[in-house]
Amino acid sequence: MSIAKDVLTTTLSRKQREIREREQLILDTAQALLHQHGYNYLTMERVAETIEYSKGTIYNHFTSKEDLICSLCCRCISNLIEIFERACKYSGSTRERYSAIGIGYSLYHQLHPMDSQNIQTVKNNAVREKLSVEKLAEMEALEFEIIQLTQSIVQQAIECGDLEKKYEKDISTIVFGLWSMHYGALLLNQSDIPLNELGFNPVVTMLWKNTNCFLDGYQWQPLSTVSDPNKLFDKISSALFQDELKKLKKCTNNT
Amino acid sequence: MSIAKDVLTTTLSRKQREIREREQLILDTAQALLHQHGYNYLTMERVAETIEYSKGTIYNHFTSKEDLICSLCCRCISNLIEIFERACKYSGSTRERYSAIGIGYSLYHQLHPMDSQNIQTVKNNAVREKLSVEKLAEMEALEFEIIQLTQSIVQQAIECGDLEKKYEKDISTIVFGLWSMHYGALLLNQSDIPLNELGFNPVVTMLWKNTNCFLDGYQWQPLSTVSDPNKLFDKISSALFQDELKKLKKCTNNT
DNA sequence: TGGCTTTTTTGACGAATCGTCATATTATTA
DNA sequence: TAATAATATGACGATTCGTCAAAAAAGCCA
Repeated sequence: MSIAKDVLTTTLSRKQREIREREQLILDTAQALLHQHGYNYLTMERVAETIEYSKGTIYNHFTSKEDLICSLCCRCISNLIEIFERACKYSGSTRERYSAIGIGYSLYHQLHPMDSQNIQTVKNNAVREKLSVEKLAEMEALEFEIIQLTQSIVQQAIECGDLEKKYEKDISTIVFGLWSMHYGALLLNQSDIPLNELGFNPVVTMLWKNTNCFLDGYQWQPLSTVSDPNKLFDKISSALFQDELKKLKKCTNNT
Repeated sequence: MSIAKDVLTTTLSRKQREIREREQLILDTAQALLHQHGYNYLTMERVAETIEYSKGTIYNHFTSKEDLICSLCCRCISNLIEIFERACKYSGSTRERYSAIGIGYSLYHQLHPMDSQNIQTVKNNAVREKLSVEKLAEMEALEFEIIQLTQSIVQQAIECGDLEKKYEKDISTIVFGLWSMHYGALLLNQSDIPLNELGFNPVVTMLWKNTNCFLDGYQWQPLSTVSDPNKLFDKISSALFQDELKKLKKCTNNT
């Protein structure tokens, strides 16, 4: 009896494992199609063909094409959360930790430009209109985690005096500042606007400079004028994002 | 003969006028459908029905649905250019003029949230992939105008000493800073993230605060600490954006 | 005015894709 | 092994896109 039950449960869990694995396979395939041939080439039929299942099976996993895209997006946000968590654990000053979030964000999107496109795609109305409230809530919850992580550092800065007490009411504003600046930069970067032709510096460079001035404006200690910002960038990124930097180097060498 | 020619030319120009008028009619109709029923309700067929022409005629004006959407977007950018031009003519300090651009941008998007969605929609890959290079170039040219207007103010600031000479090489970075911050804020604002539920202040308020700190960080004189930023906001917006403020008041009163 | 030419409009059509569902297949259980 | 449950399939209807041959309208000339 207990054996039978064991068999039952292990069998079930094997099934479940298979299903989960296939879910990842579908996501991977969709991502690959997206990367290689663009959004309009990605169809449910093609995903099905590629993994050698039928369309109906895909629909057993994802209720619509938009649902699939959104799930892809959630995976990206989860990756970002991991990066943010690393930044939060950095043992430097609060300002360094906050900066680390910005750096991690930039590096991630530099390393995975296609992920940024996913994120942007899901923000688009044509897609959002078709998402279920459940799926939207799932994504929102992930975004909330990111906000929480970011906010916690500003909180710490005020508690330890790196940020003046008078900015306590501006905590969410400061979070929003970093967020909007980076989010906007990322979207501009991957739009068709030829930033470098127009005389703009690399986005990562500009973001770092602007973030420093932004935080200087809030008098977040220690100010960027005290030490060399470029050195700080290298210090933080090599301490936290060794892997990302390596991969990034490989990418740029190859192209 | 000259009369005949006159008749001819006036006939031609009447035709041309009719065509242009219809083009606007199509755009207006598409915008209305978009506003009232969302992106997925907007179909070429429905636009045709609404203006009582056939689908083929719509396709005489716009080569695809994406082309139509992009044209809508170009109209929005043109509106923004007009706002930016107003800001550039403001007779205050360079910093006030630069701030005025940010204020105009915020107010415009607050007043026309649907326009922001158009802009975002066009940035989306699914749409962009289907646009002709000509159409993309048209939009890029408009965006370039906006960049130029913004950049000119930073240039002036350096020339007159409001910004230190050492920032000369950072002109485009400073432009990018304002731009990314506002662009990101606008997109976050109209995404599904419930900012106010999450404890964020109104986006216009946060943007104003963050822009000031950002410019303070660059030591752009006169610093926001010298005078009351709130008063400055009112001063600039009532001097330049009287109309927008009025309309905005009406909107908020109605809801 | 009447007839010829050019321009514009029309809507039926083929193609692509979505999402569904009755049926077929496979796995599980007794 | 046979009955039952779970899963996979792909044909199907629906929607929308964009095209194009034919129809209608406008322009032109004698």
